[in-house]
Amino acid sequence: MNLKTLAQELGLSPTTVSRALNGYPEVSEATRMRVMKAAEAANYRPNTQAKRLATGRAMAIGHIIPISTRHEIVNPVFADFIAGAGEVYARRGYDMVITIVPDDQEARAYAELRSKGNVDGVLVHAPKVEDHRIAMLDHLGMPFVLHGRVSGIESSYSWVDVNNVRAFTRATDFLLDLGHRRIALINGIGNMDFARRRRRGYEQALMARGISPDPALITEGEMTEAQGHDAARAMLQLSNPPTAFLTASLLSAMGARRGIEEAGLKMGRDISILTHDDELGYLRNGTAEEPIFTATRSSVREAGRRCAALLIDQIESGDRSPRHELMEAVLVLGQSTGPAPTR
Amino acid sequence: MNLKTLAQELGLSPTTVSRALNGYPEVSEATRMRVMKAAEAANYRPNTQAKRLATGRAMAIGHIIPISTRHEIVNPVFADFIAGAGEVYARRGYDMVITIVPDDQEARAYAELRSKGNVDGVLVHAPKVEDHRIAMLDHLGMPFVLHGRVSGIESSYSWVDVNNVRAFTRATDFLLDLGHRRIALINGIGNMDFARRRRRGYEQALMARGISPDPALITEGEMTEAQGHDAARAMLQLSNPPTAFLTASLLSAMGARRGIEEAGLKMGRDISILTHDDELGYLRNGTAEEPIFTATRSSVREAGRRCAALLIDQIESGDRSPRHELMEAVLVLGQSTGPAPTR
DNA sequence: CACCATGCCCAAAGCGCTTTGGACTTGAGT
DNA sequence: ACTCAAGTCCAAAGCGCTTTGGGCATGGTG
Repeated sequence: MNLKTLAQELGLSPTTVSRALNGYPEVSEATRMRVMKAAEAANYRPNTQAKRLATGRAMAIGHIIPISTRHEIVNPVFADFIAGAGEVYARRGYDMVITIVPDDQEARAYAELRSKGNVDGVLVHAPKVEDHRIAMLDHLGMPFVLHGRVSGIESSYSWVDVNNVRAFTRATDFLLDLGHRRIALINGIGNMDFARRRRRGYEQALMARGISPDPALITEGEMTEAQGHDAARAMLQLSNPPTAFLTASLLSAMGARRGIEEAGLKMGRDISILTHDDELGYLRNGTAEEPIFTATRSSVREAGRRCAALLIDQIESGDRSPRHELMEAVLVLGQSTGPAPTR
Repeated sequence: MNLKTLAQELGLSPTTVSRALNGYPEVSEATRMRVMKAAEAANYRPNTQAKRLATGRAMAIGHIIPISTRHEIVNPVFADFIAGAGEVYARRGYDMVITIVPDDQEARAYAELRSKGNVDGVLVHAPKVEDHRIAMLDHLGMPFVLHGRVSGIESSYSWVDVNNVRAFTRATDFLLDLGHRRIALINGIGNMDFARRRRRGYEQALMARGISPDPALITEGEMTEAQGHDAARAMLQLSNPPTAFLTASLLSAMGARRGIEEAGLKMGRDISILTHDDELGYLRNGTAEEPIFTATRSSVREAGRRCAALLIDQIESGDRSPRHELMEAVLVLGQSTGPAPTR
């Protein structure tokens, strides 16, 4: 079923039918009703490709996911972010187009998306400390929103981010207030911008109390259970071990807990753990009422929603002036933290 | 840059340029070369929407992801599956279009995708024991491949699946051979087809040795860390507790391990755990050389690749006869299993 | 009564590509 | 020298929609 035959059946011109369906005023309410009914009955929906060609709008947002050819890691945060963004896309009539690309061809993938014209804009994931994608997208003239920021350049593009510095200073302060002085940081990969910020927050909080960060208590890596475990285990064998761990993800925290318990220690009593929690659907921090870990919590899914909304607003308004949204993490109290043991 | 202007610059007709770029024989090699060079130089790429409209092919595959309005779970397997499928799509020139939809509107979403014509086929996720989507897609005349199967109807559609029955009989046999007689099953949600099959495999193996499955040792639920923990904890308090756990995911296994250790038991010595492992990027079972858990292993990412390849083959060949691909899980030996304790 | 604004509808162009159905040239075959 | 097939290229139609630029009543206004 297409516009033409629908129009014929109604004894109207395609023009009128199109206008009736798209809510233009140049058509009487009576015929609009008639058209709507007929379209409904015929189960008619305008062909996407034709519409796109005619309007010049792709009605689609792109997400480019680089896959490292070396470590086969798929970002665990990705699925939840997508779910959040996808809700908004569906509501506003956009498709979500995902491109998986070897990481050495990422730039090329953006350029292709642009010249082939199959998206109206892109959502950019996981910014690194020095990220060339911003300049590239600017150059391509492609609307985009960054999930995260790039330290140094923050005003020339749109982003949605968590206040990572603040979250980690608060977390560190919280542990300091409990008397902890040897606080370890089990961070994400060092060249990720969010990891850099978290570290900054942690270090600032320490220094504000006159404690200089100990490199032996800082580790970086992919935020997996094994990472948390190995890091905790290693640090607990130091001559001057930490009394608290700050971890960047729930998985790392779970690993750290295992390392702690293997050492015969009890979490929350002998050793504290405070983690960041992205609120992933399949990885809950206990229940809403009873969190297991004390955590700085910020929903990735909500970030996805906001990124999507921001991008669509920008595309539809045509207003290219950058917009920012800074989300604050909440600090939830769980059973994984307690006063520093006095020894 | 579009076809027309490129053709003008070359002093050729759009027809010839199009044919040159698409590899048709009605154009001399000399001009083909000239056209290719010019296209490259101008960074020309045919407009996707126009191409799609003209050819009637969307060059896109749809994935519909229903989001439950009740439990906010996002399938943890999803990201890896997508990554695998996306590799193949990219290689073969297809876009991946993902639609997030409230689960009560899933049927409608398929119908829309069909009538709007924005995909050439769909990949169907997470089949339930009784799944109405097969009949619906058949009725819509939309090519599709199922990741998994629906028990009872297996021949009328295309699917890629793991041999779950076999994996779980082997796993159960392995534990039985080690002397275990009280083997618990911590399974996925009961109305999922894969969970049903795994249970069948488990029960068949037990019954083959004259052991009748004990309902007290079988539990179903979302495969989270908490689920594994709670289930293990509860079962260990039975008067006649299990000596081994069979879990459906690595997260469940991690939870079970925690439950075991909380009970003062040691995994691999006092209690065995054997888990299924989907090989998720962010959740590794130790290293390839040294797995932590003994596991039935089957890569979800590879399943994604195969599903995508199957679907595209089907679409491009026009051959609608169903094809099946059954993947066998391998049994890898970790440190989580040992002989049943003699008491 | 003539005039013009308004309301309602339509014909046709155009979005950027592919593809059908020739047209023209060339060179081999008879 | 004539025919014909092969090799190259092109004009134009068409994919299904939107949108521009009218056309034709109708009814209120001077």
